[in-house]
Amino acid sequence: MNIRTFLEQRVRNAMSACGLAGNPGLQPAARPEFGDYQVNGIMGVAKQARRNPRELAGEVIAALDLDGIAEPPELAGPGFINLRLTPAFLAEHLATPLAVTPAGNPQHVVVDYSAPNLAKEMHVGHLRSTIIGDAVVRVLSTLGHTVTRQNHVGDWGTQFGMLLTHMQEAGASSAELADLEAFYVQAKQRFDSDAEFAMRSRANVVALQSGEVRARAAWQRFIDISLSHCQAVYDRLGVLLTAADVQPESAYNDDLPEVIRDLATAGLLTQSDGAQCVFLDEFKGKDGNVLPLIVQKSDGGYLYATTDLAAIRYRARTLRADRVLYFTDARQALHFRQVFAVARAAGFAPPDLQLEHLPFGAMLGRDGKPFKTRAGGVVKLTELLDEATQRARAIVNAKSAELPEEERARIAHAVGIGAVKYADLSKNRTNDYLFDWDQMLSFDGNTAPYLQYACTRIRSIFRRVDADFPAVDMAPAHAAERQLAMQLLRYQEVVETVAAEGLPHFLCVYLYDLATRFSQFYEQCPVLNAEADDRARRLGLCARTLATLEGGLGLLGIEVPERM
RNA sequence: GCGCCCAUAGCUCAAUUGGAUAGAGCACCAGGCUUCGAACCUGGGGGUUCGGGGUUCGAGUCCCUGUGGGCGCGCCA
Repeated sequence: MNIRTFLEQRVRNAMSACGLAGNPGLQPAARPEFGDYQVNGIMGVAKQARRNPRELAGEVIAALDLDGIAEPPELAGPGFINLRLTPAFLAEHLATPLAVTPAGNPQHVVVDYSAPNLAKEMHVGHLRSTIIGDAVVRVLSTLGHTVTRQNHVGDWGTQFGMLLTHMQEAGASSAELADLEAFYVQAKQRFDSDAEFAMRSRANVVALQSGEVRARAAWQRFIDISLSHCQAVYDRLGVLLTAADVQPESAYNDDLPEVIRDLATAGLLTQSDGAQCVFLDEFKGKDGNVLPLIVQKSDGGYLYATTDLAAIRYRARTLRADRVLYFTDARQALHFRQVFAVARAAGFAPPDLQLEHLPFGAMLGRDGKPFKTRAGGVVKLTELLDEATQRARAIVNAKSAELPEEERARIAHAVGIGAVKYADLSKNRTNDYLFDWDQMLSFDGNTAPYLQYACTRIRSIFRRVDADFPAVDMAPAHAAERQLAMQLLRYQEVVETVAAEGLPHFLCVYLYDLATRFSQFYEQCPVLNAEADDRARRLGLCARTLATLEGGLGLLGIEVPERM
């Protein structure tokens, strides 16, 4: 249950009973003295109604029906209303098993994420889209939305000409294609230095596009190998993407001429310097120039804007999506603004289709510059994950040498991969972020290992419980219990916020706060040695905390080891 | 030239989208294991939220402006 929206509705009812309309502005309390939730909106409403805010807040309080739910509301400051939930209410909701309540308006959501270029190997630039997109997919699914994952991989374009030529002439064996990055570099080098090779490469592009059988077969082979590289990375990362989610650029090839025709029919097309462009007034600058969106090159070729328009058309018409989310880096913000606007204007996207670009910043090294190898090259994702598990392994070996070898390996995987994912997820998506091994693998602070550790402590308690513990009154009897309980009950509202905003760091902050409160509770409240009722109630809190931490980490795609 | 984004403690990040006294971790200082995992917990110092105006009962958050940084903008994706 979303307690926040529940309380908000009660306040809204009270406001309308007083003849007021407006946002109650209900939020979790900023400080413990302010109770559990605070109402901020009365002051704004009072301003509108030209009334005294404190007086008005008093009237709302009088009309507020929270019997059995909250203590008598408190009027504070210039017109805040502070709400404190009753022990009985807390007890009632702690006693029900943890479950995320489905959304009242389930949608069909298409999530476009990861989207590597198959010409090259996956590198750190694909990490954020893959991890963040996957977490949001899990959150949406848990809330009962129908989610279609779409991995819009780049499998088409002129660079495949040189790759095919190089494959046909130099290295067609799987061994040589094992290192796609090196293969690409070799092909590019030949393309740049050998005019004959470049010519054959361009011929290959034409052959490919015209559907010539041998070129298509070679291309398909290359794509298959490249996709298997991607899948290996996805499997190690533990993201949900599979071959079934691949919806490559080439899938839209046949639609591209239709897209152009539709744009022409809608009267949106303008020829400019030989290229077909769409000019929309909303992209007019102060200097009077209008930014074009080029949809067809002067040589007749199509561009990624064309493909993205075709994809929107497909998602609206064939998939009948209600909402489409794009997880790509922030540099593409203008591109998507333009594509969305053109899709609306052309009728590809009906007015009620939500199109959202959810951008993210760059991944920087400790020096604050783009994350690169020492030599200045791109960091392959497989190498990054190797290092993550190696570093985690070293820590596990040092701290838990007594555990069996095979278990330490599993722990190192969970901790290493979890640390990398959590480091990314826990920061506000929209900003650049610093990639720092020592920080993400630390057991202090807002990190995956800290949360995983909290889980193993709770599990350790349950390993010592021999019998089932009886159901008892869950009303908190200690300040630390109450702090923990209140946080537990906020899970639903946080999950819903992540779904609405596409910002998983809200969930991370929540889980870290929960784990911190648990640690405080654990310090202050003995569980196993407590008197019977205390023991049962505290075990109940432990069970609920473990379920919430595991559930939350699960939504982030992070595993929790039994011991560590 | 036009446009977008960013600037919060020494460092890395929050601040629920305009709410009450800007919070965490690291680092620094001082404490806590004969009781459930000390990979933990408790306390302390540390801030002109880049500068300057403005709107508002209330601004880190909105508007204007200056500085510094990043990025995008006709035939790559």
